[in-house]
Amino acid sequence: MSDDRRLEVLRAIVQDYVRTSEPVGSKSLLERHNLGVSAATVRNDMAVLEEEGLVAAPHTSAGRIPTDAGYRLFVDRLSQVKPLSRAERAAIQRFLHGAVDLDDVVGRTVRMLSSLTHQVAVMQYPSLSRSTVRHIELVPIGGPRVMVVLIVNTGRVEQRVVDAGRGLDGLAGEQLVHDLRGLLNREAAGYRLAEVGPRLEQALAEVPPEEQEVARAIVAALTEAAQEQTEERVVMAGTANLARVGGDFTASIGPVLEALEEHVVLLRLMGEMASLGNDDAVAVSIGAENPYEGLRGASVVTTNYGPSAAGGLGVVGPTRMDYPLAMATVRAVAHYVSQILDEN
Amino acid sequence: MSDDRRLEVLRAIVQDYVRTSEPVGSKSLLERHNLGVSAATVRNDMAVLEEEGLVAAPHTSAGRIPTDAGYRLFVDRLSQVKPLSRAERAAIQRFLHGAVDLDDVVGRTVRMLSSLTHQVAVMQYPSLSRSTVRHIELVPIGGPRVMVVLIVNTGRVEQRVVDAGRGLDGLAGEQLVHDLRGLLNREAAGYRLAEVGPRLEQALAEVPPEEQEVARAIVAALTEAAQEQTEERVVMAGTANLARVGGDFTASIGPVLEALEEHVVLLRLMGEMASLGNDDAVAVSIGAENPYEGLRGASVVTTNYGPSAAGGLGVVGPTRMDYPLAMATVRAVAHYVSQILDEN
DNA sequence: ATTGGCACTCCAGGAGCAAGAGTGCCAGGC
DNA sequence: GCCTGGCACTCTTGCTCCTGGAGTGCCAAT
Repeated sequence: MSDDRRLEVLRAIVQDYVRTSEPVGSKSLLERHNLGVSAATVRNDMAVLEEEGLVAAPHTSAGRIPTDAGYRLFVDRLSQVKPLSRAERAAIQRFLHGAVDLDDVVGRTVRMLSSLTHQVAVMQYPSLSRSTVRHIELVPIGGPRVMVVLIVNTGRVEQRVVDAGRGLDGLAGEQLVHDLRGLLNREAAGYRLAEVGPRLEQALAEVPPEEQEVARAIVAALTEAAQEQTEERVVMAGTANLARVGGDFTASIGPVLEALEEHVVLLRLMGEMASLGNDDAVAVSIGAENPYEGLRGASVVTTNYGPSAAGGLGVVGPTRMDYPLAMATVRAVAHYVSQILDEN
Repeated sequence: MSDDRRLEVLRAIVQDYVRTSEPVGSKSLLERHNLGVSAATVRNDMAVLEEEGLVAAPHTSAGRIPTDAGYRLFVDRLSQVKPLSRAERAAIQRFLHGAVDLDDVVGRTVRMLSSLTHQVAVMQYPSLSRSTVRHIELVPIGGPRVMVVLIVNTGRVEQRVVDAGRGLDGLAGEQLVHDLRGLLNREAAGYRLAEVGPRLEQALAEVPPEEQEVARAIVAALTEAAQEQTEERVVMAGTANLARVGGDFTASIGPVLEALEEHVVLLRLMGEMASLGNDDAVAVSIGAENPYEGLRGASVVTTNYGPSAAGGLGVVGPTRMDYPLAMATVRAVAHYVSQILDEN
């Protein structure tokens, strides 16, 4: 009837298997964990766990390995979050503070995350549509062409070259650009990019007819930039960790790499995570729970960062992963990244 | 004495081995290639080739596989460049033309290159220091902070936030920013970024004392952006190709992935290529020729693109690579990328 | 210089075997 | 009712031995 001990056995199995990547048997389990009972008892517990679908034996006379359901239970109920040491936290903070711009923040974050967890790290750029506009700049770059530079509150900067349809070189052109710049910033600054489209459409009405064409082209470029398809960017690092020895994971590395390059998959994943929880929650998707073919056999640990969950970040690795470490690290890193972005 | 036929045998060995990834023997070679001689003759030729270090046998009674030197000879003298079909060229061009900005051009290029060659594709962003300044924009973003936006002739846009040391909000601030913008563009536009630093230093002399501090901060940011360390960015795609079955290459995938993430390595590689040849030459570095540990066992095919060789791109794969295809594709893609960049 | 022939080498894969690790189950003890 | 020691059973792993096949190297003949 001792339900507790059975779970204790499960925890021990998970921990040992994560360490050694070999099926763990009743005897070798007792060597490392002090359960106060005999091997036979452990065997009985294991049999029950197997019946419940929490562990499985590769073949009759091998030890047990956790199933996806076993990991799930472990993550939900058996693992206490392992807080990072003060030194680690300080190192993260210091490293991130050295970044000179958003690209640099993202680059440093993924590299750090991957080296701390020994997994593949992924990070989404802060979503444009969920960010608020800080400034819109218009830069005439010769002839009828003008570069539209969009700066949002997360520090992300996006630019597009648009064809204004008429020359902008003379004094009149300068004046026109100046007027438009003022209009755009009055109407857009401080608003979410998703809201900016409609607002500007409306504002277009007031624009004098001879400026309509230019203005429309610019608004079109801005709304286009906020489209899901174009706005989302993903960066990753630590793919070499996939090839690390230990475990049979090296076999399935191909599909995983493919899935990782299929950025849409990652974005969906992080999007789903975002939709289902409070802000600083870390979401874990284990093995077959994963909706994407190539990522069966892999686990994903993600969370959101930035103002209004503007972006997601996380790690991808084998189901045989150190979840407490991964979850703690992902959470801490997201925390500090948010901090950095707030400061700018 | 028939030196020609021996080379013909070498070519046949390379071609077959690339196809099958298995050591090729005298007999099976004759099945696929019509050399007009007997197996025994081929065996003699192979023995000579082995003595010359161009092929090697994994063990006594196996077929031969090319050595790095064998591939080198093949690339230098035996392979005619395999021109892409008209349809392929058209497809490349069409696909690249859909790009909306430089990021998009780079992203599309690497994905296309990797799927055409079935190798890992890498591409360096156009170097800032070798590009010429098209425009410098100053955007005050509240308080003492101003965002410096640098636009160069390759379409690359870089931005930095600098602390001006004094508030810029009032009318006086606006005037100051306007003056500085004019000065910067007069002095910098059209020049290479590498030359811009000194020029601006000199121009600083004329700046009225009360503007000195702001101006210096901006110039510092610009020169900092042109530093090798910060200016170089690399993008890659198709890493899943490394895990493709066939050959023993899957074993060494780990080190290769590490080397690929070590962007500095790739930049060096492309830099060296750039320094040693005429513009549209494709450089090939085979196996142990490679100066970087992790890339022994891999080959790199690169070339330059853009005005004054502003950037490099290429593919990385096993030494057992289809060199004619890789070289032709890399060259064609670089050609079209240059074209696109010229148009902007 | 080329060729057919032949002996030789070596790997790949299957069979057989012993050791080791682990399990399942049972009967006895608390 | 739960735990435990014991025991028979199962399966993998690593070893050796063996055989078939592919390929070579060399030689004598053309």
